Amino acid sequence: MIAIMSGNFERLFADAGLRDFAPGEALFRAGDAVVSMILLRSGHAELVRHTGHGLRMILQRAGPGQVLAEASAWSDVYHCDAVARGPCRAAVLSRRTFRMRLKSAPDLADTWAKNLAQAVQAARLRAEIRSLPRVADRLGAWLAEGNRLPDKGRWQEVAAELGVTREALYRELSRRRRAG
Amino acid sequence: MIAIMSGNFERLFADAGLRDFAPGEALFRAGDAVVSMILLRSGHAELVRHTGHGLRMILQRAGPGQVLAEASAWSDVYHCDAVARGPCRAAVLSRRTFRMRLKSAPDLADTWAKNLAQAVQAARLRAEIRSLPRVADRLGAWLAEGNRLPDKGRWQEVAAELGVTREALYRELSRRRRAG
DNA sequence: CGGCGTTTTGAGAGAGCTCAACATCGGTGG
DNA sequence: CCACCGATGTTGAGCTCTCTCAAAACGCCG
Repeated sequence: MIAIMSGNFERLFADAGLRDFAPGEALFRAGDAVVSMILLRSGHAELVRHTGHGLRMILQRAGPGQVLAEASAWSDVYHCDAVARGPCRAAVLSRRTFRMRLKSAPDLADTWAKNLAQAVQAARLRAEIRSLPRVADRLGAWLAEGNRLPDKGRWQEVAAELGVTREALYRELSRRRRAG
Repeated sequence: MIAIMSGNFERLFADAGLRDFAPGEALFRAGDAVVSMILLRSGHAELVRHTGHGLRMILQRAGPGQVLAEASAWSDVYHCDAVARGPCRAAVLSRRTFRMRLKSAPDLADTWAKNLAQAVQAARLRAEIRSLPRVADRLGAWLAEGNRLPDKGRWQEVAAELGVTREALYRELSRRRRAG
């Protein structure tokens, strides 16, 4: 889910060093200087922003093949925390190297930009879906985009994607089962 | 508002042809072949997606300085409609030229990618804000991001940005006035 | 003045959130 | 094997909040 695709970053991160993170460990924190770009190889990580009012917002749920905090490529400082959800392995590439490669390899820059554009599309769509007041509409719109309900055991992830509580999603699902 | 900033596309669209659109006119429609990239010079336009279930989702509210449907640069066909909200003037640049320029001018590609990355950030944040159940929290989070309440007469735009009805926003505002 | 759009406030209904109880399933260890 | 445990799924009841429909005050402009 949140299937922002592959994006072939192999050549970009081909020789990048690997680093492992333990569950709950921070990949970086808000305020840290940005020294490298991070591509998740395995596991999941969340980008968390604290609003100061006790609100905790998850800006990105990154999985394998995704780059964390893409905008950090143009920022000297992180604006959010990144924490590992379970054990993670990540490819770490110096930001300077990253940007030099984009500058010298137009096809890599194109792939990178294409990935960003699709991420924009996906995020805008998610925002629209979450502005629908009824759970039925959110699920309907989400499924209409080609998304599929995952196996049992991962339904809560869908609830998080839709921005509703698990109970609300469970009820909607059983409602649909009853109606066919 | 929705202030995704400048992004200096002047050089990219410097010699692009200008075209005017009447209120309600379509800049393009879903299914149309993508032949050019469009930069809004003045006026506002909305990207609308119809889900087939009668749901009408506004994926992007574009203003001056913004490029419409960034992902169309890599797609042969539009996936949504774009309609002018009021009179619009837009710079229109052949998609082939657009991509050639990005390929041959690394600094332009960098600017383009930076703009996309910031759009991703903004869209993700908007999605998070809209997943908050209470209007008070949405407004609070939105203001905490440095956004300011516009002049009277434009408050409905804020309601749309937050994904709530105008009434709900008005009530929250008067609640805050009473509380200070 | 007379529209027209925005702002404001009210009342009711609907829907989700919260809290809670319980079933189910998979894995762990006695 | 079975008891236990945690996480997920399921359902219920009540509260709160938003949405919807409605009415009216306000401001702007022809």
